[in-house]
This record gives sequence, structure tokens and C-alpha cells, in this order.
Amino acid sequence: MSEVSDIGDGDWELWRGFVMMRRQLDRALEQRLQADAGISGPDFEILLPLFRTPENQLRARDLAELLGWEKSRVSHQVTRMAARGLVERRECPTDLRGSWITLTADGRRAVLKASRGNATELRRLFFDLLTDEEKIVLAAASQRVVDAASPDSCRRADEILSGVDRDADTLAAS
Amino acid sequence: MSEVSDIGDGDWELWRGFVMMRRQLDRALEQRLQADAGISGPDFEILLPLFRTPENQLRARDLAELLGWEKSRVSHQVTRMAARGLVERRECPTDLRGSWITLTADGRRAVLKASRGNATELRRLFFDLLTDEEKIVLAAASQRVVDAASPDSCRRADEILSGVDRDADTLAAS
DNA sequence: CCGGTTTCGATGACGCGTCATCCATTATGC
DNA sequence: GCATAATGGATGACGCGTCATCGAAACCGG
Repeated sequence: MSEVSDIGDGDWELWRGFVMMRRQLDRALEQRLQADAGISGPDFEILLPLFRTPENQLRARDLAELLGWEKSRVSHQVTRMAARGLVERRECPTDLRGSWITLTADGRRAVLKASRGNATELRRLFFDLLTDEEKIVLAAASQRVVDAASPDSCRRADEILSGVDRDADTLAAS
Repeated sequence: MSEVSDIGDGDWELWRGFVMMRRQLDRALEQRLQADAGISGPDFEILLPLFRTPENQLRARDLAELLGWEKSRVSHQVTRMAARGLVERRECPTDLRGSWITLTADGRRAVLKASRGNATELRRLFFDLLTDEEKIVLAAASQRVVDAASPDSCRRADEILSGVDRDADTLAAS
């Protein structure tokens, strides 16, 4: 019989810790944003690039690429945020298909209220807990995973997994 | 005007890569599950403990604690899965408030079809990309972050950030 | 036994995220 | 110039996840 799994116990342990870290981190940051500025994480992700850009406005398309979001996600998010007055949609004169997303005064206020707490929390729960060496390791690992998981390499996955879907009776243990 | 925080460029770079890694990883695993067994990540998280348990059934409460989910999340998820025939709800004789969640034959088939590809993808996109040293670093870092973000330490965060004028925020919010 | 409290779980509302679809505009090839 | 594709973006449907609320059953101190 084959192994219980081709993933070792130590690796499962690592994965579990990794998932937990993400969950806790996201939860803490989200709560801080909500308490400080009444906005969500996705709200802040949109607001920050708008705030940093000279004219406080970006094309939806650029926003999508900047954040790695799908276009439809940007559109939905902007719709919700526009309803709350954090951003505004404007037509694009040079490309009539396009639309500019611009920061409103309320949006600017929200960024300012959110930034301090967000940065502090990020430092407290992440950056301050890592040594410089660990940061380098993490950055390198992240890059490798991103490269491996990028659409280009998905075909490779299909090849690897193209065999029979033999039963995986790999789960009875814990 | 471009400075909104005390976090260095290198750290922002790290954070961005980290976020990207999580997104890509989740997306790839999700797609693999969908292609192999027609189920989602949350579906799989529910099915796996049910599969591993001797009687193939668990109390909703235990499922919640096992996964670290809220009870309402379990309830919603089970409702959706029951509608697709992956699990069944049954009344609990010994505690009339409770309910057993049981694995159906379809649910069992789904687990079997999903497990292999999920493990392979996890290895390809994560474990195989990390050296043993990197795994140790990552595990240690994860543990540190989890400890820092655990509910116990949340009060410490409030103290640290208590200098902010949070009163004005609440007034402007609603 | 009885009234308060806690636990179990379902439910509705709402924001998030993806997918499929659609339409208008712009780019491209003949 | 014109047909055809490609792009930018909006929209609806649907699953995911949280929060607040609810009712019912169990627990617990008198």
C-alpha cells in the first residue's frame, strides 16, 4: 500500500500554521481598519493607490492590474464604495470605454484615519516579528510560489495530474 | 505627501509579495478541487474531517471547533452542501438542540476524487518550493504571528493605539 | 422545581469574490 | 473602408463569510 500521504506530518503542521497566520493576520487588520475608519480591507486597498497617485485618480483597468484583481471585482467594489461616497466614477475623455476612479474628500479622510493604525498593526503583527533574514527568506519563497502558480505554469499542473484518478485512501490517519 | 506610514519600501514589497502568494495559492488549489471533484475549498474542509471520523459523522459544534469556524458559517456551508447531496443533517437524540452532519455516498466519492490532486498541487506549489531551512523559518514566523495576533494580545494593540482620536471617528461615521 | 444563563443551531442581511454575459469602443487586417 | 477581433467595463447570479438575532433546549443555583 502506498503511503498515508505524500505530504509529511511536518509539512502538514507547517501548512496549518501558515493558514492560521493568514486568518489571524487578516482578522486583526480588518478589525483595526473598521474601528479606525469604518472601512474594510478591500476598501483600503482601493483607497491607498488612489491616495498615492498625483491626481488622486486611476483608471479602473490600472487599478485592477495594480492590485491583481479581476476587472469585475474592481467594478463591484467601486460601486459599493461610490455608494458610500468614498470614491467617484468619471468618464474618460480619451477612451470612451474607460472610466476614472477618483478619490473623494471622504475617501481621503478615511485613508488618513486608517493608515496609522493599519501600519502600526502591520508592524506589530508582522514586520516587527521577523528578522531581516526571515524577511528575505519569505520574500524569496513568496516569489517562487507566485511564479509557480502563475497562469503560465498551470499547464504543467495539468500534465502532472493527467494520470488516472486513482483512489487516495490516504486519509485515515491523523 | 506620498508618505503615509513608517513602513519601509522593502517591507511593503515583502507584504505585497506575501499577499500575492496567498491569493495565487488559494486560487490554484480551488481550481484543482473544482476540476477534480466539483467542490470548493470550504466543501473539502468539511468533507475531510467527516471522512476521517469512524462513523462519518460529526456534531456541527465539533466541526466548528475543529475548523476554527463560526457556528453560523458551518450552518450555512452545511445547508449548501446538503442541497447538493454531499452531506446530510440528522437530529441528535441525546441533545435535542444539536445536529449530526453525516457524509453521504456522494460526499465520500467527492473526497476521494479531490484528495490526490489537492495534495499534489499543495506539494507542487508550496512544499516542493521550500527548502527545509525555509520551512523551519516559515513555521517559526507563523507561530510568532499567530501568538501575537491571538485574542489575548488584542488589548495590547488597543493600548498601543489608544493615542488616536477615535471619538471623532465614531461621530462622523453614522 | 424554577428562573436565569449558557449552549446549539438556524436564519436573514449584507459585504466580498468569481464567473458568465453583455455592450460599447477601439484596434487590426484585408 | 469595413468586417472582425480585442479591450474596458458593467451587471446579475451565485457561493462564501460575518454579524446580529432568534428559539429551543440544557445547565445551574436557589
